[in-house]
Amino acid sequence: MKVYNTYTKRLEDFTPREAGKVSMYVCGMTPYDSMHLGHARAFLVYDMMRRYLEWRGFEVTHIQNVTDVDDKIIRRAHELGVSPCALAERFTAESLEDCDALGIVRAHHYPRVTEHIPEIIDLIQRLLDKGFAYVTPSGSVYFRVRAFDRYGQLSGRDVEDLTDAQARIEADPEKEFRGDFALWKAAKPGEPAWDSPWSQGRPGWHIECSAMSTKYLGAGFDIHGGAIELLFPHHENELAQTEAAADVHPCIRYWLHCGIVTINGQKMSKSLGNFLTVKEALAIAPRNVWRMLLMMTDYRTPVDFSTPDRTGSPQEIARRAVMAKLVPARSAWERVQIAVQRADELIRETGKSGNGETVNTPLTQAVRQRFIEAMDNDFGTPAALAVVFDLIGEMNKVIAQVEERRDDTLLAALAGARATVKELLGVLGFSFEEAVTRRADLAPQLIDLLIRVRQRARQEKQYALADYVRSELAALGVVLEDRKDGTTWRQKT
RNA sequence: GGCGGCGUACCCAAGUGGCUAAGGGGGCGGUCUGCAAAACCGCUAUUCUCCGGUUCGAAUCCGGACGCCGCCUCCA
Repeated sequence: MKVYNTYTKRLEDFTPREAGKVSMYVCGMTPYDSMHLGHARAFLVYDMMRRYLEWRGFEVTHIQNVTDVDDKIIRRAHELGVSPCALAERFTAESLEDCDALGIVRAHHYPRVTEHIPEIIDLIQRLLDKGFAYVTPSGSVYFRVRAFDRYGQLSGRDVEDLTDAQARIEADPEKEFRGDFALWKAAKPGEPAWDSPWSQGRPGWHIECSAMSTKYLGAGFDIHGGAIELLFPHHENELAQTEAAADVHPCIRYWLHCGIVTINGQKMSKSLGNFLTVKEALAIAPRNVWRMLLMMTDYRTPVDFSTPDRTGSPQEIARRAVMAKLVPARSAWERVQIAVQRADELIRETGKSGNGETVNTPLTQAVRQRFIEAMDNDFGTPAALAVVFDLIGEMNKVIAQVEERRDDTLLAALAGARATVKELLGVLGFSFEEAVTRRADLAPQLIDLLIRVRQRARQEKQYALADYVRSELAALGVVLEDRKDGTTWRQKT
């Protein structure tokens, strides 16, 4: 198996620290507002990786942090007149629900910063003891970037270079060097604060990830995930802290960064307003369609939604752009669903359950092989999907044959193909239960439709047909009642 | 300005030196059908932004140009 490691900028063989086990830390959420599609993509990507690794037999430990104290939370809590703590709590819960709705498997732990203050303080103390950090007069603690000689290697940056951008950074008189960053921030009035040896204050932005990844996964864990936008400064700083404290290199074996979501080439972000929340997205299309959309693109490539029509608010433009790109994904998922449902019907109808049994045929074995090859190449989901679509094409041919003659050999082949499609798409996180639920949701609407059809038959005095509709519904336990103001129905208990 | 990425058909998108440049969507033609839908078959890139170079052989490697994007201390 090969993965693209951002640290080395190369495809590398994936060899976990411990054979058969994978430890994975994913940069999670800062719960200050609702999740949007951009966040969703990142979580969907690592969900896919986890599912695949598990399917390949690895025992995966998946940790995803919750940065529940930070500047944005404090600012937003003040705006809304609630406590930062309550705000974080609310959006953490909401985001987890959104992830559930997207079919993302929950991480094993969601460690929160506020629950790891002692670990963070210990870590900062260790960095101070080793000379990698210093305390300022106001009681803040900064990381001494120049003391860590690998600083800048992950993101390919030279801190000594006084670039235009760096020259623009306002020089903080408390810092020894402009590139140094806060490990501990002395609290300003009205901010949440904890006791520490240096001041009443709170952790800096990056330290939580170092403290919590080390606590739950130990030094030298396997996969560190997150979106590419976090590469600098977040991951660079995190790496420096973790390795400086642990004296281990590498502390993180593979840095796997996913691409961002853009609208007309611009990053989807809260501040630009060009976003769609997860809830809005799921109202537009079911989760499998979003999965399809994202899995059709390599995880590292940006996913761009664009529309030539640039009128309206950023949000309206975003919505239009997203709708346009949804068409192929929707159709693709429909192709899958139609084939699987038809196979289900044929297998059920002929009494060959095929359930649970995986009938291996040369075809499904070859498909499985090609699927693994695709995925082993840095989680190549587009190629993996192509393999599954090939199988669906073959499956459709078998379906056509079975429709001609109910042959046991053909049915076995069909059962095998169906099981394989479900299994492999399941590895990518698609779920087939949705179709069942959606069908159930449809029932009331269908009954209303039948009532309208019967109404038309009655108007045209085709009473035999009208009665046929009523008696057939009655046989299903649906009782029609004609009243002055229209027809109602109830289900017999 | 620095670092990184991208540019493949009408759209999306694989491809990591050598079988006919995957796959999905769309379009067109056909089979099937009372009509549809679905499905199946065929067509839709002699060429990968452009220009050089390396090589027996390049979408792939190297150099350059152009265009787009991300990061450069809020960000998934």
